[in-house]
Amino acid sequence: MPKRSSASAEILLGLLAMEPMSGYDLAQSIRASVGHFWNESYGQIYPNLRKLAKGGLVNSRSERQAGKPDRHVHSITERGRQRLREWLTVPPQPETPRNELLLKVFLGAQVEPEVLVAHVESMMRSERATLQKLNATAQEIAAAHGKQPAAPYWLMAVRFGQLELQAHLRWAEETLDSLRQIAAHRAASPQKRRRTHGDK
Amino acid sequence: MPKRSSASAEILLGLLAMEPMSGYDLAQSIRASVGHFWNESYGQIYPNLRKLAKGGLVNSRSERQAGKPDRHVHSITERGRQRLREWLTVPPQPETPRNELLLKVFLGAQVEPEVLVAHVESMMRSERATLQKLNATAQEIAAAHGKQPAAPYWLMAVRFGQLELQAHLRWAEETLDSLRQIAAHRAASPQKRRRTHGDK
DNA sequence: GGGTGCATGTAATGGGTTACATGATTCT
DNA sequence: AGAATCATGTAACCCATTACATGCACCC
Repeated sequence: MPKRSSASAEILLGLLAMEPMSGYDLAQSIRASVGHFWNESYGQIYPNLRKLAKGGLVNSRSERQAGKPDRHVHSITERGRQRLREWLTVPPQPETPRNELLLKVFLGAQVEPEVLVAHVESMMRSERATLQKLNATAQEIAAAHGKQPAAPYWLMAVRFGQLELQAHLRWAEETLDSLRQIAAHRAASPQKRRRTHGDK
Repeated sequence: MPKRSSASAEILLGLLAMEPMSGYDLAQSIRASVGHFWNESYGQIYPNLRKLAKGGLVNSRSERQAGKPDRHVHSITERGRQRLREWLTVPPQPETPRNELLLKVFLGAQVEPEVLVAHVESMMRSERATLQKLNATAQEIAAAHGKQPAAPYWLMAVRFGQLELQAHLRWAEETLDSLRQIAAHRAASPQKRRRTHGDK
């Protein structure tokens, strides 16, 4: 019994259900479409593609190309579509992803507040950037693919990212305020606190 | 060069910096304090504790107990504290956690909207429950540990979870609306769409 | 001449969960 | 009688990333 059914093969099926693609294309496509909540490495993609072919869930054909390696184009079979639908029906169970930043915040009393300030600021920057990308993606979906039946679903996924990132940014602002207060309080208080250890 | 420095050992150090504990205690403590964004299994805890002891970052002593296995109580050393502070200073790099529910939403056009409705609803239920737990935790920290210098940091970590969960719940409501509209539209439209395949 | 993109894949390595093994005590 | 709690740990397995290997074309 596998511990976690992993979904690495299933996302390939899912994308191939939209259009036939090569392994390389799949990697690109994943980064572009679901990159904000999912990633796959080649080390996962190629072996899984093999397994899918062996199981009859995709068909593969080779295209000769001058100067480049053969392109192996994979297309989903009817059995593949069925498998995909089955998988989509299985309720995803809630997981607890690990969050290293939060862990460092939780343990923050062990270091100067400035350390956490820097971490939170850099997190803000990177999340602002991805939020902007997401906004652009949303626009693009509406503009270029608005009529496709899958478009509403893509937008739901994007919307999730937008709301989550907004929440993170709000948290970051709040947290920076608190941290700066702590820092100011420390600077004002008489005791030296360079090394926290020893004060019980 | 390790691909991801993993932090499984560091969280142990971090908790042991608050008070000496056994491996069993650590597991409990992790669930209780940072369980909403971090988890560790025994298969991780015990071997790491060994490594920490070997590296001189914790000291371990055995306590005999009648009828139970010996309790191995670990306490952090000065070197351990230093290591912890170093690790806390390293900026956490942003990661993209995988989100199976979102993947299923993204691919949702392949199945009846009712399937996604069920998934989103069950996600709402579970997230509402953890939000309530978090609210309780926040209260408890303020009430019972309010004077501890680490309390503000604990509250920041909790706050993150609260804001994120609120965002998720807002998204879930929006999404349910959209899905129900799609479902209604489908029911009204004349074509049979049981099996989506074939309609390009 | 060197970087980037296209295009395939494998091997090594590591991180983590699950299942197993043991066993007394206490609660239901 | 049986389940849960205390308490330790190991082994098997799996999932995933990284690094490596190859090689042409195109652009700067």
